[in-house]
Amino acid sequence: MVGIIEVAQHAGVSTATVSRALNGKANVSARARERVLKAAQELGYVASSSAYTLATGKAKNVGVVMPFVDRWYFSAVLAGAVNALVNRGYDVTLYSMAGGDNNRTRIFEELVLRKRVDGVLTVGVKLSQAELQKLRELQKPIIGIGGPIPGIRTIGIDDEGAGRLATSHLISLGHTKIGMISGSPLTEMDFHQPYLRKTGYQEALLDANLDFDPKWDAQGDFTVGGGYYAAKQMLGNPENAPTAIFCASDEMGFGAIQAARDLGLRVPQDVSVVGIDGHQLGEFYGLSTVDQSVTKQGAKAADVLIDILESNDPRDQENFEEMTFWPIDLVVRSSTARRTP
Amino acid sequence: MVGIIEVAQHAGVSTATVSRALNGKANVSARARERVLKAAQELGYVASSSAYTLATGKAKNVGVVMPFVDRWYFSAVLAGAVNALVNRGYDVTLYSMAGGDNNRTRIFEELVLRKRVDGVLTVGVKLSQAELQKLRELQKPIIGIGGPIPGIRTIGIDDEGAGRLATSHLISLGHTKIGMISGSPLTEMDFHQPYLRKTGYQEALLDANLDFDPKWDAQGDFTVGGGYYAAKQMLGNPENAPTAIFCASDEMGFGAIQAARDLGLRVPQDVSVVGIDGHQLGEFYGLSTVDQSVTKQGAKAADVLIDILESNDPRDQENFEEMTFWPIDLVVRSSTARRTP
DNA sequence: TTATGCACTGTAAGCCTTTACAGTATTTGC
DNA sequence: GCAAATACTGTAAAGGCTTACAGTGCATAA
Repeated sequence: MVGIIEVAQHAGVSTATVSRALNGKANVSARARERVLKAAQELGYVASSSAYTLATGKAKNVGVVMPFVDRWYFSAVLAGAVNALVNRGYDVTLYSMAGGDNNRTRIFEELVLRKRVDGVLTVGVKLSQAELQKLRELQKPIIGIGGPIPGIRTIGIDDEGAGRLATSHLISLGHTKIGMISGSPLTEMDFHQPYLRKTGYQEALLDANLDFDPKWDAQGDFTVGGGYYAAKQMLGNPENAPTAIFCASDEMGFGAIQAARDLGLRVPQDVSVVGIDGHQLGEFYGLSTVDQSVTKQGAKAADVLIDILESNDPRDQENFEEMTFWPIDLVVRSSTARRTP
Repeated sequence: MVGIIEVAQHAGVSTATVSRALNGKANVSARARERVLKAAQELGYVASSSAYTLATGKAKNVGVVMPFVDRWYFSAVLAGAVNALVNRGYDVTLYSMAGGDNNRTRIFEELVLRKRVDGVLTVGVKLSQAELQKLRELQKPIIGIGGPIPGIRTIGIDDEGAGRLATSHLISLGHTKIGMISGSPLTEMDFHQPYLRKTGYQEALLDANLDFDPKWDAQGDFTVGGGYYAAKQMLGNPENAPTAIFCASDEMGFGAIQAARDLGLRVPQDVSVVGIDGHQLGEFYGLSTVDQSVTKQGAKAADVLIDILESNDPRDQENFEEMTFWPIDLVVRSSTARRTP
């Protein structure tokens, strides 16, 4: 396999000059640079990343840690992050902790720590004290996406505000009987979001002096099926069915719309449904939602991380607690309408 | 940061012994091994992966190349692969070529080639000649998932057989007017699958001596919305609407079911719908499908790759063309039923 | 013309492991 | 009890790059 020495010989210069030329450093004559580039091209030379990393201490690689990769939120964040990272010349090493506690322990004990990464992006992870400790010991910049994580920079949305916005939207349409579908996501995940979104919902009701039936607080577990089931119970109840439902995620919203239809209720004439997320399928289902542009959040977090990594100010490298709110955006489609009297 | 020298001093042995003990090699006394393990534990030592790679030539890292990470098929494969790889102590470097040709070129020119990976998994990628060439120059094992790729081992399903199976299922239920929704996926992707699934459909019709209306061959582009639109055109046609539809993917199947309902048709009484995939939501929609257990395919491919990487037989390291078919499985749910006369 | 500075270039050390090889201690066989 | 084999252990080279440092050559200024 062709190394820097072959390139140097081919170009008639030293390895130092080859290195400088290829890395775009100063103090290389135009002539030398040109010859090196040509030689490297001809020989198909690419520097060994391990040697590069060993010599410079930089891996040009970012670790992304998430509970799952095959759920909407996570794959959307990942898409944004991967794209941003590749654009800036970084590789992505992916750590998913699906597959049980064994994997999870291994990731934090061994993998992340192998000095393979320059920085870490954690997505919607609920970290234990020990894990947080491990991560901090890395002494490398970490950015969280999703709920706030103690001691590190985090980017995410104002979940409480999102819940309030979605609910207020329903209130502004004249609805007074507004249900809510939330529920705890899987244990691996961060648990802040459902809680905060629900708080926002309650605040909005309170502000509008609206009553709140305990039956309107349902568990959908953030899946389409869960949303469907919960909505069916709520809307099927002849006693006190709501005329509108706020779902803490779009996927639950899709389920809720389907449930309403299966009960013979028209959306939005009989029931309004609003979600939170900005899922691609929202358009298809006509689901009104609070868009949090997840993919962009992922890209932004990646960009911030790289800015930190490439900053000359050593203070930037340090981790500290800071929550950055990503703007949210109410997208009104055909699943919400004025309450029919 | 603590290195192997500190561990050696702490344990009162040489760095060679530390290395041997930590890597589970022979020729280390129980006493020494124990002391080393203890010292490493106490100091929180983890070997630098770049130094390890430089010295051994092994990166313990596999590259996964896919067009997207945020579409069902790809994230499902990824989930399986990542899990299998982490289980066997490998890291995953993810290369997605969403984001344009620039990224794509960069990936093949620079990133994959940086000797960062021991092997490569490509998922549903349509590779150009030049890219294939680049990949082969790597001289590293490659496994393809999805359509067959010239010159390398590939794992995937018998797409033609899957199309035939799905269609035969409809035929066996007495349907004689069977539509099909397929269509080309995005350009970045491999194009074999739609074509082959369609061939299987046509074969099954031919075998059963069934007619085939050109209007029944629709483009759904492998999205829910596309499936919805295509099904609506097909089923809404008063002239010669089919009584059953074979969709080349589950997501298009979901759209088709919705389209039927929106037209006032009952599924399965008025229209049967069958898909291919084994999407999680299939259960929710009651969609009959040909399950291809995508996540397991990803895991299997990863396992095969690692077996190759860890094989002592140098012939295993070489790439050669070989297609392994993953078994498929007809899952009958509530979207298909005997044709009502 | 000579001194001075500047723009480049090359040599070699260093990054942190693994491992071949040589050496030492311990056991085994007789 | 001694030779030979065995079981460990340590030293040092190698892996492929970057970069500090020490030049070299040339242009400019005096």
